[in-house]
Order: sequence, then C-alpha cells, then structure tokens
Amino acid sequence: MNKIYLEGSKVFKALGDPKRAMIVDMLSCGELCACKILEKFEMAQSTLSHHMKILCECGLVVGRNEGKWTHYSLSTDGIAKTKKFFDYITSDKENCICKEVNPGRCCNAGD
Amino acid sequence: MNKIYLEGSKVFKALGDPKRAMIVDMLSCGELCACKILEKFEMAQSTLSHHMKILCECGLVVGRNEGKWTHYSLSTDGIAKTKKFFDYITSDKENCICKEVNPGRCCNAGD
DNA sequence: ACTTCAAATCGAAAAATGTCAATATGTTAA
DNA sequence: TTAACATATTGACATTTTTCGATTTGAAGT
Repeated sequence: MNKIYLEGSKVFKALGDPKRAMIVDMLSCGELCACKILEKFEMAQSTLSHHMKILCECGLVVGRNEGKWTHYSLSTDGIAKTKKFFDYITSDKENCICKEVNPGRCCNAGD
Repeated sequence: MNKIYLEGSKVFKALGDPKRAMIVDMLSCGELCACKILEKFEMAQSTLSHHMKILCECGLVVGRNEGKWTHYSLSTDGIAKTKKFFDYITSDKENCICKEVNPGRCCNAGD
C-alpha cells in the first residue's frame, strides 16, 4: 500500500468517529480545555484522552499544556493538508497516483 | 450523538481505510469497472465488493450496472457535500453546533 | 511532604472492521 | 437450458477500535 494513502487516510480515520468530528467542530470556535470538552460528552476521562491523542497524532489538533490543564485547538496546517489530500484524490489529474503504483493499467487504459 | 456528525462522519470513515482512499483516487481519473479496480489490489473479489459498497453507501461513489459489469465513478455531489461538511466543522462560526447541543457551555464561555 | 486536581497510560472487555472462502444472483453466450 | 462470467452476499475468523475502571504522572496549593 502506497505511503501517501496510508498517511493521508489517518485524518479521515480520525474524523470517521462522530464524536471526534464533534470535538473538531467544538474546537473550530477556538481553543478549549480538555475538561470543557469532557463536559459535553457522556464519556470517561480516559476515553476522551484517547480521542484527543488520535486527533493530535493525525495532525488536525494541537495540544498546549498550561499547568495541569491541556488546551486543544485546531491546526490550520492540518486542516489545509487534509483539504489538499481530499482535493487530490477526488480531482482529475494527469499523473494519477495509481499510475505510479501500477503504470499503464490505470484509468481505463484499454487492454 | 447529533445526527449531523453521525451522517457526516460516514464519508470520513469510508476514506479512513487507505485502500478505499486509493480506490477513490483511481476513480478521480474517470469511471472504472470493478474488475479493473480489482486488478490493482491483492484482495479477494468479495473484499473489493465490500469496500465498494461502503464507498457507495456514504455517497462518495456511484455504481452503474451494464450487463454483468458494474462501473464505478465519483459522485460530484458527494464530493461537494464532504467538502462542505469538513469546512463546516473546521471553520469558525457564529452558531456552532455544540452550542445547540449544550447551549451556553461551548467555546470557552467563561464560568 | 502531603493532598488535590487534570490528564495520560495501562489492562481488559465489548463492539466494529477487514478479510477470505463459499455460495448466490444475475447476465451473456452457446 | 446450460455454461461461463462478473458481482454481491453470507458466514467465519482475526485484527482493530472503542470503551471503561484503575493506576500513574505531573502540577499547584496547603
């Protein structure tokens, strides 16, 4: 499996959980403390921590430590990269990746 | 869980699998027959069929039957809706959904 | 130092997902 | 109608993911 898809699909996997999609939406309004996010969900603290880790590891969210609190916010860079990847895989292109993966057999190349 | 996130995250869940992301990329070049897609993967036919079903059910891909073949292509509407949802949850907004879910407690509303 | 509090990590259980082989469905050709 | 072919569905299994309770880590206040 091509690394590009493996890496790029991480963000989508993260957003594939509706709770994580909701957390991202909450963060779109601005930075939030983990405890604030926790208030919105019926979820154990350890579960939220796990979700935040996934959101951070895919590059969409960044955490900022301040004393005993952790403040989370969206990464503008992560958002931009996600859009770019989605645009890439959904828009027509000359050098389609699948051609690289398996040259000459992609995109209805008649055989 | 709010229905908006449940529905919207379906596409992301679908793209969360790198093989499905790759299939979408392949389809971005144009319509492809299932057998053509299968050629690119080391995957049982039933597995591909399963993946295609997921991609269709989330609205990103549409299937067209022609005799014994099925041709798949990207749905421009599905692509647009996905972009819209992603933009929605990642961009600042006055009426943040989480405010509706739990009014007055969202977005660092001081307490 | 001790306590308290926020968050992360660990370990286990339950649920969801990806995968394949086998079978079924539906279409075309003989 | 039979055979061959493309795709879908089913059932089973292994892996991954989600979730929680318990514990650990780390910071602040007493």
